[in-house]
Amino acid sequence: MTPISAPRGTRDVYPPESAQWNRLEADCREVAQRFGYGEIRTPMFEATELFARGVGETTDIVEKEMYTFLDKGGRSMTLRPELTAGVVRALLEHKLLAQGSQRLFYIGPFFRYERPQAGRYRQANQFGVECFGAAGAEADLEVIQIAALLLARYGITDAVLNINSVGDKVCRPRYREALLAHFRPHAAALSGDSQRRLERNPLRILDSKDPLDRPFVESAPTMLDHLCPECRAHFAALRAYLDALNVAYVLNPRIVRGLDYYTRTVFEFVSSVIGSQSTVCGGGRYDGLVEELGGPPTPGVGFGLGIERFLMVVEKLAGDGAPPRRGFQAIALGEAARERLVAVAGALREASAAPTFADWESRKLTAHFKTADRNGARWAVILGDDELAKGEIVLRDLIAREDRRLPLGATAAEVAQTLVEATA
RNA sequence: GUGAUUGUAGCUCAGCUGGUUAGAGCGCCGGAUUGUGGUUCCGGAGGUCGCGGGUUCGACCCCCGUCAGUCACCCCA
Repeated sequence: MTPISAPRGTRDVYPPESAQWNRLEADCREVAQRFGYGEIRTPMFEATELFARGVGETTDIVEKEMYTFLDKGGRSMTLRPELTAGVVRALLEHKLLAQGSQRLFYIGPFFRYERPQAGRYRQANQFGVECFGAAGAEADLEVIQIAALLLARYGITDAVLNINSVGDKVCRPRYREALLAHFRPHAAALSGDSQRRLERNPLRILDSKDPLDRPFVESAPTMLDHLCPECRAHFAALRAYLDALNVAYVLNPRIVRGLDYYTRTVFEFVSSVIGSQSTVCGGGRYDGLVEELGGPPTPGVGFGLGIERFLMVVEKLAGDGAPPRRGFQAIALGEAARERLVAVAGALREASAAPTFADWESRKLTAHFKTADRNGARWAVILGDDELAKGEIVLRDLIAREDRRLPLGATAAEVAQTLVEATA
C-alpha cells in the first residue's frame, strides 16, 4: 500500500522549523498591537458569492484559482483565497463600523488552486492588517510602517518597498481609456497574453515580462500622469510622510495588483532572493470595498504578508546560527535513580519555564550527553546509584563542563527548587 | 493552465553504452572510554531505486502513463 502524501502544493511544518513560525507569529502580533490593532479570526470558508463580489469577478483568483464546493445543503462555499473579504463581511455582520474606525490584524491560511513552485502554495499563510474608516494618507503610512518594522526586525534589508497609485473611481476609468488608445493600434504586435489582457484588463499589460510588449509598455502613459487632483494630493501626502519617517521606497508606476478592489495607493515589498515569487508583502487602499459588499461607504487600507515567503527570505539572508542552550537534560543511571528522577523532572517542569528534556531509556552516560547536546540543553541533571547512596544529585554545566553536587532533598519539588536556584 | 527539468538510505548525492549481492558522506544506534558530551577511530541498522504498466534472457538505467518537487510563464502571498 502506497503511503498517503500531503496534497499537492501543501506542506507540513514541524520542528525545528515550526519554532521559526512561532517566533514570527508572535512578532507579528507584537508589532500590530503597538499600532493599536486587534486580532480578528474569521472562517476558513465563506459563501462563494462573497469572494466573487469582493475580489472581483474577472480576477484570476475568482476565475480559476478558487477551491469551491457545494456543501450538503447545496450551498456554494469557497475556501478563502484571501482574507480581506471575510474581514469586511464580519465587520458588516457585527456592525463594528458603527463603533467608529477599526484596526484589525489576522494570521491564517488561505487557499488558491495554482501550479505550485517555490514560494507559491495551494495552502499558504498570511499575516495581514486592515485599517477601516481612515481616509487620509496617515493610515497608508501606518500600515506600511507595520510591514517595514517587521522586515527590519528580521534584518531583511533586501526587500524594497515599491509604491504606486492606481487612482479612484473618477481617474482610473479615464486612464484605462488612455491605455486602450495607446495599445489598440499595436494590438497585433502584442504578445498573446497581452492581446487577451487588452480588453479585459489593460492595466495588466503594464507588468508583462514579454519582450514583445516591452517597447509599447515603455511608451505607455502612466497612471501617475492621469491622477485626479484628489488622488494626486493623497499620493503626495503619503510620499511626504514616508520621507519624514525615513522609509525608503521606489516609485513603480507598473505595479498593478491582482485584486479589483484597490484604489489609490498600492504597494509591494519585493525581495530579490526568493526567485520569481518575489512579493513578500503586498497591499494598498480599498476605499470602495466595504460599499461593494453592502456596507456604508468606508475607506480602508491594509496589506497581506506571506509567512512562507517571509521565512524563505529570512533563511536565505540569515543562515543558521546555533540557538542558545537552555533548560535541563535529565539523566538517570539505573532503575532506582530513574524512578526518583522522573518525579524530579516532573517537578522541574512545574517550577521552570525552561525545557526539561529526558530520555528514559537505559543508555550509557556518553550517549545521554550526546542527546543533551542535540537538544541544546544548558544543564545536565544526573542521578545514579552513587548519588542516591550519598543523598546527592549532580548538576553539570554543559558549557563550562563542570559538575556540582547538590543535596538531594526529600521531595521532588524540593530538588527542583534547588536546581532552579542553582541555575538562576 | 503552458513549457522545461528532476525523483536512488532520515538528509545531500554517486551508480560507466541495461548485466548478477545498489554505494559514499552526513545523521542515527552501539563499541573503544564497565559514570562524563560537541573531536577521533571501529562496527551496525536502515532502500517497494516515487508509483503503475511495457520492452528485454536480464531494467535504477530504455519506452508509455501517473504522482510529486524544482525552474520559467501565467499570477500572486
